[in-house]
Amino acid sequence: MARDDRGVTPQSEDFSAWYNELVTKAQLVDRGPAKGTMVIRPYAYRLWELLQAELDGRIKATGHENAYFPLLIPESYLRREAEHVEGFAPELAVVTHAGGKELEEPLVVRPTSETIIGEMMSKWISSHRDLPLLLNQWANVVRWELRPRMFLRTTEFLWQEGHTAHRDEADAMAETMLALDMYVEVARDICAIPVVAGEKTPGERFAGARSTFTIEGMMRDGKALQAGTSHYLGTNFATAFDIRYTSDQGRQELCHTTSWGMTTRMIGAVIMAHGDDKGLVLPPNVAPYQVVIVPIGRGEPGEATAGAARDLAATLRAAGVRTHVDLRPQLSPGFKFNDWELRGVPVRLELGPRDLAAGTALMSLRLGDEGKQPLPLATAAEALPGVLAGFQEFLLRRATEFREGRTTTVDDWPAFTAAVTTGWALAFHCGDGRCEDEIKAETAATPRCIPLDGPPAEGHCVKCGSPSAYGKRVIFARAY
RNA sequence: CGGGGCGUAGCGUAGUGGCUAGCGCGCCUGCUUUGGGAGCAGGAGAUCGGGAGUUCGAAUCUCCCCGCCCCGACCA
Repeated sequence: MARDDRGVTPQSEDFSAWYNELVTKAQLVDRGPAKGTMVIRPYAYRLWELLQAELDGRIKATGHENAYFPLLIPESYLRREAEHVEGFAPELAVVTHAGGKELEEPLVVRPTSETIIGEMMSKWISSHRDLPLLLNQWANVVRWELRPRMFLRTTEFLWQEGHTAHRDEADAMAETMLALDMYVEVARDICAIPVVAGEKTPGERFAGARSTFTIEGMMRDGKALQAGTSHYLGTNFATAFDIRYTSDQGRQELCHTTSWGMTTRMIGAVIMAHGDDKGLVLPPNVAPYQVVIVPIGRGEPGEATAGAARDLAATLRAAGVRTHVDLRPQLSPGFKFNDWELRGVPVRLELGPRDLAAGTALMSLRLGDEGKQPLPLATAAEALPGVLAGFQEFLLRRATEFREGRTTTVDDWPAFTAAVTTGWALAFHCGDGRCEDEIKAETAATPRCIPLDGPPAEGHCVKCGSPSAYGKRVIFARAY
């Protein structure tokens, strides 16, 4: 056990240990006092804010409005939709006492807000002219999960939940896909994660949904992570909460509703999709610091480089580059290099007396084998946005190649079991839930989704040999 | 809930009945030092998870309780 405990366990040795050590050592989170709770530290919260801003902008640009609904929901609301309550009952946190007395009706801490928003929708919608009703809220929710994991499955987590009501199925389905597209875009263009969009099989559907769509990303251990979901709820919640409108024909009609969410789990996705043995690798578009400047030198030269670093930072910030100057006096340059690599900063600029004399900074990227390149100070502000964009593209390309390299089209069981030990399998499946369960029991792999863009094809179930369902191949993988 | 493991300073740990609980990192002070995880000196910091018991004596043995982590089942 000679490992230098300043670093993290290598991914190849123990991916799980790597992840757990990293989220702590990179100062993303700390453990909360209650089981499964997580303190999101400033560095991770900034990342969340950046992600949030990108998603919120898209939500608003597509006509949705933000609102806020209560955290506490009467327990009876959950019971109004049978499948919904069945799905969520085991993981509810319930408030039974308040104000020093036992409550007449317990209040659940929201695990999701379909019910309370549905109740409000029924009050707000009366005419077809009120539709569509396009709402979103940014909130925290609580789900008492049996096995918590930082960002991926914490007892309390932050998310955005869209809730919309429409006149008919076609309109609601279009909304469901619109939301899914936003998620694909944010994952791909902001987080540099080339997710696959697809539909969930019935066994993986949201409790109370008619159909559930997902985006699935591949992590660097080959496992899949569900990074966002969009549900077409049919008239299930409209029936339960009496969400009706009078049509232009004067008839009373049930609304068709949708809900869709993306959560702080996305931070976990970024960590596991890009990180390496040195630590985090953050896509510039969500990096709290895109550039870190490390001034080198002490005494008089140190003052000169610190001053130059501040000036450079001001110039870069004016050019829209999130820049941080590491002025911690007690730490050596070498320590800082390792530290910022651990924390995943895309671009590091070293600024020492030699560089200052040459009018340059030494630039190194978090990944890639370019080594350290001199960057002229005079043109750094013009050059860096391009460098960052290039790094962002590089990460997406790398992640795409990784995913493609670990996705295998398989037609027999041995090939299937081999494929899901290192990555994803594209296979035919019969659509039988019991067959899904057997696959899971034997390989730990589950159907992640039926890819939307998968080519039409028919074949025989990779497990039982029955005729394939879904009209195309299904992605199977081990998942978080 | 099943399987495995762990609770000793902020973190990581040593310590299988015996003196004042040891070490590393971190922290504080001073000096020195700064281009890949600096050095020296001094210093602060621990009701050894909690309770009961055995014993002349318990971090160490016994019993009970609590909590946490990892692997599964549940899930974004």
